[in-house]
Amino acid sequence: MHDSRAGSVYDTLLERGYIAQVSDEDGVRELLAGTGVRFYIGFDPTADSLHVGHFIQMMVMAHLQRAGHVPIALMGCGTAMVGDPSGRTDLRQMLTLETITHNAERFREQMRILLDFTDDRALMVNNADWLLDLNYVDFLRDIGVHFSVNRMLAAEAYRQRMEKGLTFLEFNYMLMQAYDFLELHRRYGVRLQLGGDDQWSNILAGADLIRRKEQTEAYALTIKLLTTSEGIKMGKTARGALWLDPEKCPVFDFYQYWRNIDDADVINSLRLVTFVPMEEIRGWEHLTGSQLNPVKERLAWEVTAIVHGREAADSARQQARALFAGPGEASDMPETLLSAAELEAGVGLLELLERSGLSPSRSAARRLVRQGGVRLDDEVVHDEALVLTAADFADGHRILRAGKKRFHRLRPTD
RNA sequence: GGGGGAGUACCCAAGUGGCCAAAGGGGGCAGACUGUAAAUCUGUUGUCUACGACUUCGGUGGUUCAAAUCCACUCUCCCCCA
Repeated sequence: MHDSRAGSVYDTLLERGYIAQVSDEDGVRELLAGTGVRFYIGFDPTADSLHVGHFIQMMVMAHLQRAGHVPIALMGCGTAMVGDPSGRTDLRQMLTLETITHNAERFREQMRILLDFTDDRALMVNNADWLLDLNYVDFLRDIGVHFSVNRMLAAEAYRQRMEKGLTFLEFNYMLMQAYDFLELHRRYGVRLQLGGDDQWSNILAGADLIRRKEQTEAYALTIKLLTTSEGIKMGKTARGALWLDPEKCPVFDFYQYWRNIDDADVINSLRLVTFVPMEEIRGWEHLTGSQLNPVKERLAWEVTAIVHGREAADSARQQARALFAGPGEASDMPETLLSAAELEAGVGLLELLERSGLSPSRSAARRLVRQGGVRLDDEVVHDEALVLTAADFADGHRILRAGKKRFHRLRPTD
């Protein structure tokens, strides 16, 4: 870490805007002023890739690790079996243990992009190890006694569910997460749990439990959720969440998401998803309008470099520059190969739009053409019945565009 | 266990026998304007071999020339009482 003097990590987190709520600010600041503090964040493997929401939390872990503390990434294979109802309006789909285990494996790999797990500088544990074999009655007598249903129902996280209904299965989630905290306290001396702001009540429940069972002070700190200046959750793309897995969200799309970010969100994003020093960021705060374009480019490059590596970030940037400057270089963009046989017969434009994924159906492709949203190289195509043959590929490849920002290369096989 | 209510396209939500591929809003997509931004305006938003055809209104089976709309059974959810 270049910009954090010893003992001031907490202030770094504060300054960069990560912190949403803290149970005891002075206590946490003091705790973090030392070194080698073990803290944890839980990640439930409910999908086969992490997304930007998790990424912010990993950034916080990374900041703390660089300041000499020891992050524990908890894989919630046990809790994922139940599903966290916090902030949700409906029941999560129940996942099988196989799916969960598979997802956890993917999480595990992705965690390495930001955290250094060598020599126990960070730990990875799995709550399935202690949750799955619990004895029901023992658990109820040991842990369940400490929970007041009245208090739980009052928790903000459940409020939405009070209207739609809450199953007993999900209602137990809080106890499980609280128990995790206790277990990690016992095993590793953990006294601080971090999490998304929607986890506030779950984390507090754990801190309370530790206080009661171990007479030790434990702390809760939540991290701001990534939202736009309007308070809307960030990280949604046309094709769903902003996944860290390049298979689920191509590097170019990932880069473009940040490159196209709203003016009002640039500075905030730089603080949260990059390691660009605050001094540098402050220098950009007064910029407005199109002056922000280079800053957006920097933002996009920095995040992409962290997640996908410098090389991939360079390539995405170069590609973007080229494409928006002109017809462009078609280096890494997704492509569709056309066989000599089908070019002989001729391939319809609508079919190509569908096959390339630029359009979900032929009907949608037709609409796109009618609205003037389709281009071959730089020319708008109005003829929806257009057929491409080998002759159209005299120069090698063609670039098919849908709208201004979606590109696809068409290339004949050799 | 008893009583009441609801399930409509990506989401919310109209529609209670033909004029319904289904109002309206949100969201998405495209075009204009721009800075690869926002806001605004316009168009569009089931599928297809496309001025027509086909498939949709929780599921199944009926009634009818004709059903999202009526009947039966069934699944799911919500509310009140226990």
